[in-house]
Amino acid sequence: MLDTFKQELEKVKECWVKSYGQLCSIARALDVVGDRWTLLIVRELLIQGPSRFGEVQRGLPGIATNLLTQRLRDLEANGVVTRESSPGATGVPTYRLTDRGTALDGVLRELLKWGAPTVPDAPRDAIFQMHWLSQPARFLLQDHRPTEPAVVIRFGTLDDGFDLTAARGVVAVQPCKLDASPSASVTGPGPVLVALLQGAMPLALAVANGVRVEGDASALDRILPPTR
Amino acid sequence: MLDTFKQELEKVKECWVKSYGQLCSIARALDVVGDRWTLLIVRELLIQGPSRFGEVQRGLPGIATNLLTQRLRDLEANGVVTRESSPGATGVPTYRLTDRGTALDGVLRELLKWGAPTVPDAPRDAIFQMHWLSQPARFLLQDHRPTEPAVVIRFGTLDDGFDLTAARGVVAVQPCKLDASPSASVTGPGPVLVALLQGAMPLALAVANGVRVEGDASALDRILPPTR
DNA sequence: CTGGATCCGGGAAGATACTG
DNA sequence: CAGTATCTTCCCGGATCCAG
Repeated sequence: MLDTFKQELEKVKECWVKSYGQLCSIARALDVVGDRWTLLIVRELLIQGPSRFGEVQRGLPGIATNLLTQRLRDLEANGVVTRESSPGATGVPTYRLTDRGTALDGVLRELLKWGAPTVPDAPRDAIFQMHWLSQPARFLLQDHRPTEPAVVIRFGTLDDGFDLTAARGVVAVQPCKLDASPSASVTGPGPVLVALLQGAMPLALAVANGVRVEGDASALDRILPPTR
Repeated sequence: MLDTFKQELEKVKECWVKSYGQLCSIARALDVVGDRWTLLIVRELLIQGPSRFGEVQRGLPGIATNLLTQRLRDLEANGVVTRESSPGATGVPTYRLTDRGTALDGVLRELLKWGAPTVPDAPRDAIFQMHWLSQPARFLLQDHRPTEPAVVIRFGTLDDGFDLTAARGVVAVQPCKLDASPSASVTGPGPVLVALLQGAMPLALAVANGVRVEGDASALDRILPPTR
């Protein structure tokens, strides 16, 4: 009898998602994406595109595997991500944002714009991954020479990075493509790159501080903001 | 000796805010406003303006007092709110958003837009407070008759509500003003009002479902979206 | 009575070992 | 590689108590 009671309790707990219980759009949104790590998981899937478990995990240093599992299940249950067994009958799952998940883009953009000023104040030992920069690049940079032919600038490496395309006045980013042939390639320490993209440091100074540019360095001027 | 060690540990923990430790704007923002309740506290201060502890608490049913205290302290430490002893030497604190706090407006707007479609699916026992509707009103409604003289519509009561002003094509909201003389006054059950403002229910049907309009009901047509 | 501080139980987060 | 199982730690939530 105690067992049946415990089972009952388990089933209740299973269905009972922690909710603010408010009839309010903001609270409803936070019911779904307000938990710790959740929006960062969405960030990873938005940047990297459809990803496997381990790929998501690599972009979230410090997350516990069980927690990542749970969050992905919750997001799946809420229609934010789908979990597909990849083709080839290997049965390896791939996680992909649904349209509903992609719609969180605006939320991430506003968080990014709000958080950007505080990035330089981050602790010195904060971890840096190049692909995280793709969103600031997307939202904060512009193509200052819209009439010139398109250029592709690679930030980072195939391992961890992104390709930025400036064309017709628009800046776009995407995961590194093997078949892309970047006009320029940029690597360097995180804090310096952040300062560079935020216009807090001119390119020459950034290079003096460890940023390496290979290829057509002038392509960078096309998208970098004026130094403040 | 053990005591001194414990004291040391306490001091470290005091300064150590839980952080994702990532050099990323989004993660930095979530370091500050990613904790449970935090953004809802900001919502309350944004809607109600400078408020006392109890006023904030009333807008957050279920929050523990100690947690509200802690969150307000954290927000203060992060420059999002200020805590002032109210004039009159009573020493009663008033909490107010700083400019940095007000800048979270965009984040709340995007969360609201993302969460809005799920509000009708909220549990039946979800709590409703009228002033929460002021943000959807602000972000989702428009003034369809910009050339006519301004109107003020009161939603709810002085206790819990807001005044909506439609003028020159712009919709604005503010806490209920004692000296305001609304053209119309609206009250009713939460779910019906939500449907009404989202354009999911025409006004006549809303009235049939418990919405009460006093004064110039035609003023409502001016701002309500077309029924989908 | 408002604005908190303190204490405690339960549950979520975090770390790690283990398995198909 | 993609999780599951397990254990620990710590935060959240509720009640109670205290001060002005």
